[in-house]
Amino acid sequence: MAPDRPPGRPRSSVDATVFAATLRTVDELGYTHATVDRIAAAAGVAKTTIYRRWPSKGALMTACLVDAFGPLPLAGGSRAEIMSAAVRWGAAKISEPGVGAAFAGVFTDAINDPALREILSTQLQDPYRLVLQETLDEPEQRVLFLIDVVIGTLLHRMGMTGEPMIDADVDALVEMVVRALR
Amino acid sequence: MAPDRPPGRPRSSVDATVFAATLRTVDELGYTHATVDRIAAAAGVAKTTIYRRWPSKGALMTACLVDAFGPLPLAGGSRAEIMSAAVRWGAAKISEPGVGAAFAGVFTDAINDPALREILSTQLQDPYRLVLQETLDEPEQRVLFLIDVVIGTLLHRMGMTGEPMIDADVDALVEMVVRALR
DNA sequence: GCAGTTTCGCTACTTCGAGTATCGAAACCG
DNA sequence: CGGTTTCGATACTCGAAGTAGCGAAACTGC
Repeated sequence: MAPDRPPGRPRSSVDATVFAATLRTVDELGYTHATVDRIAAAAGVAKTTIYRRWPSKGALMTACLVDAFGPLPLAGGSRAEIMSAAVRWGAAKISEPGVGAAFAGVFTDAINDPALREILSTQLQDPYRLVLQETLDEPEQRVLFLIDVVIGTLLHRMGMTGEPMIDADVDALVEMVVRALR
Repeated sequence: MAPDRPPGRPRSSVDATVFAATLRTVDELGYTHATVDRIAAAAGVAKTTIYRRWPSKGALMTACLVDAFGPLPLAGGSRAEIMSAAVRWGAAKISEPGVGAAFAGVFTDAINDPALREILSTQLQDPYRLVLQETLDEPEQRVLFLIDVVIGTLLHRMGMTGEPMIDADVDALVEMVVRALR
């Protein structure tokens, strides 16, 4: 059951470096101006190395977001408490430097790119949706709607102001969603 | 007080034709693939004519949306009734062919383009926000948040499915927002 | 009619970023 | 050492936004 390393030169372990460079570049220049060339330069890596690991800029961004978000923390409690924690966790993560801009960018790239939409769905969105759906014991349609509300609100705000939401708005969003749950 | 027409050849009255061609093209091909070349061809107009009237693709899209949305209908009633009508109006408009995709596209273009953001704000968003703010007699911060929720939710759904929201979700959204108003 | 001014369509161009191709050098295995 | 794969570097294709230049057309005022 050894890992059975494949033949040839092993890949250098620069994934984390590239992810960090990606978020940093997006934070500094915005999604559009964060070109793959610049990201590669910021990571000290050749552009070809990036394209060897991820098939497109959107795929790179998606992988970067998956890495940045990590697993959804589920600390038990009532359904309202779970939901509340999830919303606050999402708001906090999306406010980290570069994350919100990367999310908004890859999301809208995906609108006109079916292949990227597939990647985004399966790698980033479906996992969280399924966990929430099971944990809250809500029908799929309902969870999808609530995710629309939470992510949509956060992204719309980020896109407009470029700043994270103020605490009062996060509180209001939590209250709205928790209320809608009953 | 005659209009005092400026000298030179007057502009042909093709604005409406261009707007129609824009929405049709966006509906058929999506925002990204609705190039200015294609839109011009669909409208039977030269590309230079479009750039003589609107400074960028985003500006054209914004003007097109301003035209498509028209004035916010305000049929009196209680604050809840006004809000409810506004949300349903927005949901209906954004579901018209091409409108949602154009909105999402111009919105995300604006994230990385300050000039376009200015155009989008002053020509499309501020007018509606100010009317709502005055009509509902709510503080600016509150109205901004509620707009984030409504538009964000609608755009996120459109981007994911490409389809308008189902009635049940619109109802749920209306209820959430109206509740948050009290 | 004619001079002045502006818009029209057309074609060609510049610019920039995503993604591809090629190639010699380097890193691993047996 | 031979086979295989990754690495960095450079050069390339392609598509779309936006620009430049031009002759023709449409209007005004004289």
